[in-house]
Parts: sequence; structure tokens; C-alpha cells
Amino acid sequence: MSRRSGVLEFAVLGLLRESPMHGYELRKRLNTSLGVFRAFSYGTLYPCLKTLVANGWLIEEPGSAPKDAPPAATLAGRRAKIVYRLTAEGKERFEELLSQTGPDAWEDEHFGVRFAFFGQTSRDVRMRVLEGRRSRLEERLDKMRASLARTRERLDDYTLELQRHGMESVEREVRWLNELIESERAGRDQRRPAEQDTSEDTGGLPRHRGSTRPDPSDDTDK
Amino acid sequence: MSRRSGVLEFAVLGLLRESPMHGYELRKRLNTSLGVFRAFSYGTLYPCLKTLVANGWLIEEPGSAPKDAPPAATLAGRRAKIVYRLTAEGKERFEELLSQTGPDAWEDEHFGVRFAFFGQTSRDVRMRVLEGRRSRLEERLDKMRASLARTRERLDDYTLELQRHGMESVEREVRWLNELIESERAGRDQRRPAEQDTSEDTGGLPRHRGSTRPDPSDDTDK
DNA sequence: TTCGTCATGTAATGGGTTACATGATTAC
DNA sequence: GTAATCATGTAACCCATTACATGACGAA
Repeated sequence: MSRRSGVLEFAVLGLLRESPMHGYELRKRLNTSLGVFRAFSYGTLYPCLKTLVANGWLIEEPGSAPKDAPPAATLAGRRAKIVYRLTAEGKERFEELLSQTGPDAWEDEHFGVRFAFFGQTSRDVRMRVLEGRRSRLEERLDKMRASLARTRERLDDYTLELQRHGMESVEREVRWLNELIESERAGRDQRRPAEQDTSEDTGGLPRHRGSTRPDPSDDTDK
Repeated sequence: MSRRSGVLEFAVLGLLRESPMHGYELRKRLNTSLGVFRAFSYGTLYPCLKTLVANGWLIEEPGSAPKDAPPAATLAGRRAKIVYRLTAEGKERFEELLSQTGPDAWEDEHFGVRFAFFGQTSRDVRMRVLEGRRSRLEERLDKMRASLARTRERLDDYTLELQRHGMESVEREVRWLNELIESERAGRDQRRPAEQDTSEDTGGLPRHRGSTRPDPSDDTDK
């Protein structure tokens, strides 16, 4: 019981499913791995962890070394205070959340996290979420176009420019979704011709290369 | 006194500076004119209006017809309950807010509204806000690139794609800002060659055309 | 020994939504 | 006359941040 946001709960369960972690590290992962979509502070995270423990979805363990690290290598056995590990019920709970495709799933606040865990999501759910998001954005576009048509002449240049840029952003996301949806479909069809069953269920992704070049800098946290 | 958000206060003062309005209409304008950037509910707006009145920045007037409408024309003299009008102090307050260029001005929550009222903003403030925003985004890009460089191999395709798309969005906004900044500068220089003083202070804007075609549909409000 | 980062937490506060209550006016 | 929309408001709640308090550990 006890709702506790949704987004955070989902993200925490998802990250911990991959491997146990303590709060501090969890927060860093939250604020980077999940793209630009969300940032949480300790004041949000720690209380949330507690309620998840209370729900029986996590257990606290006194941590020593971050695991999977050679004795005194990588981070020199940094002592972690409390390591959170997903319980069986927690795993179940996450699975349940993963399979949900309620209208929430494609709203702004949720879509990002949902997408971040698409790797663990079944293809049909992925499709429903992507398509849901797309039509959500399309109806938003309709509204914007309509309101713009109604008001364009009494708006000054800057307001107009703002609106234009806003619309273009949305249009751009729609195009992105189109690509994704298409390649998900292609991924499904792909299986037909050769009937090969490599891996298990990996849908296709466009496969861009990021324009990233190395550039040291530390993370958020003011 | 009494802080009350900032964004809403600013937007309300700004909209009312153009013309008096009642709350209901004000909210619609807020949720459309200001682009995709913000949406407020009555539960937020009305209490805010009250505190603005308490601060002496607005006065309530019993409204009859929305003004500037021929007797029984346009909207058939819709009876408005309470019309809010900006006081002299309110105007002053707005002016003061307009001229502020604190780091807040270019954060996500504020930038949109600030931009929406660029029409009333002096060119140097506009420049500072645009440039502030740009460097804000650029440092964000640096962080994203850095974190991506650190973690790229242990991220799955979807997370990577999410990150990539996020970065591209930011890069796109930077390009947009570059164009705006450039045309602001051009606007300033423009004056040199001919020394013409048409109008007063209108900076240059790129002047795109929107892709809008008429398409009836009503506004938000669930 | 002091500073920076790792690490965990809590109380106060803020900013906002939801759901509800109420009623006038217009369009059918 | 009844449904939709216009119009104003409030109380309960929610989600999250800020600021603070505490302390261990490693490096200079």
C-alpha cells in the first residue's frame, strides 16, 4: 500500500532489479541513466526507499564492497552503508508495473522512465506505449494548431516564435516515435523471413551513433 | 510580500498589463499563449490572484462586458464576474520583474514565460537571458556527454537511445538560441547603416512561417 | 588536520493538483 | 428544461525540494 509517486518507485525497482545498490549511488544513476527526464533529491529518495522496504519490495543489507568488484580494485572497496536489494515480491511488483499500459504510461512524467526500461518490457507493451504517446502528442498538436489559428494575429512576434518552437519540438518527438515504432515493427517482421531465434525478443532500434566525444566532468548535485 | 511562485505571478501581471481580464479567461490565455511551457489549474490561479490583490498589484472590478467589444457584438456581451486590472504598483512590480536577470531567469521553469514577454523586455535583458539560457544548456550538454562517455558500454540500446534523443533535444534548443541571439544582434546593428528610428526598439526575429492550417478544436481543461 | 566526497537522514516548506461545491448563462 | 460551458472558489492532499544535522573516509 501507499502510493508514493509511481515514477520514483518504478525507477528504483527497475534499477535495483539490475543490481543491488545503496541510496547514494541509486540517486546518481537516477539522475543520469534516465536521461534529461527527471532528477530527484535525497529528501525524496530516502523516504521512498523506506516505504518500499515497508511494502516488502526491498530489503536493506549492511553493505561492504559494491559487489562484482575485484577485492581492492576499481573503487578501492568503498564501504557502503546500506545496500538495497529487490525481494521476490519487489520483482513481481516491478513486472506488474512494467506490463501496465494505462493512459498514464505515455504522459510526460511517466513516458521517459517507461522508455528507459524498455529493455525489460515486452514488445507489445512497448508498442502500446509508443503509440499511446504518439497519439497523445498528436492531439496536443491539434490543440496547438487550433489555438494558434484562433489567436495568431493578436500575438506578438516573440510569443509566436515561442509557440512555433514549441510545436516543432512536439513534431520532432512525433517523428522520433514514428521511427521507433517502425523499427519495432521491422523487428517483429524480421523474424519471419529467416525464422532465426537468436537471443529472445530484442526489437530493432534505429542505431544511431551519438556525437559524444570524451569530456571529463562530474555529475549534478549542485 | 509573500512569494507565491514567481512564474504565475509574472505571467498574470504580464497578461493583465495588456488588458484587464477575469480569472477564467486568464487561465485559458496562460495555458495557450505561453506555449507548451506551463499549465495551471484554478486551484492555483484564484488563490494567486487574491494574494496579488492583497499586495496591491491588482484590483478587482465587477465586470460587465469584456471591453473593446461593440455593444452586443463579438461574444454577445458575456457577463464577466470579476475583472482584474493591473494597478500602478502592479505595473511597477512587473517592470521590476522584467528587468531581472538572475540565474533563475534561464532555468527551465522560468525561461518560457520570460521569453513570452520579450515583447516588453529591453534588448539587453533579452540578450542576457538568451545567452544565460544558452550557457546553461551547454553546461548541461557537457555533463550529459561526460556521463555518457563514462557509462555508454553498460547501457542497453533503449537507454542509450533515450539519452541520445535527450541530448539532441538540448542541442536543438541551443541552435535555436543561436539563431535568436544572432538576429537580436543583427537587429541592433541594423540600426547603424540607415539610422532610421521607426517604431522604437523592435529587435529582429528570424521570421519563420508556422505550418498551421485551420483546424477547429476546443482548448484544454480535461 | 582539514577539506572534499561519500553517505544517510528529517522537518519545514513550497508549489501545485484533484475533487468538490456552487451557480450563472447560452444553445439546443 | 436540460446540457454544456462559463465562472469562482476551497480544502485536502501529493510530490518534491531546501536546509539542515550527522558522520565516516581518503587525500592534501
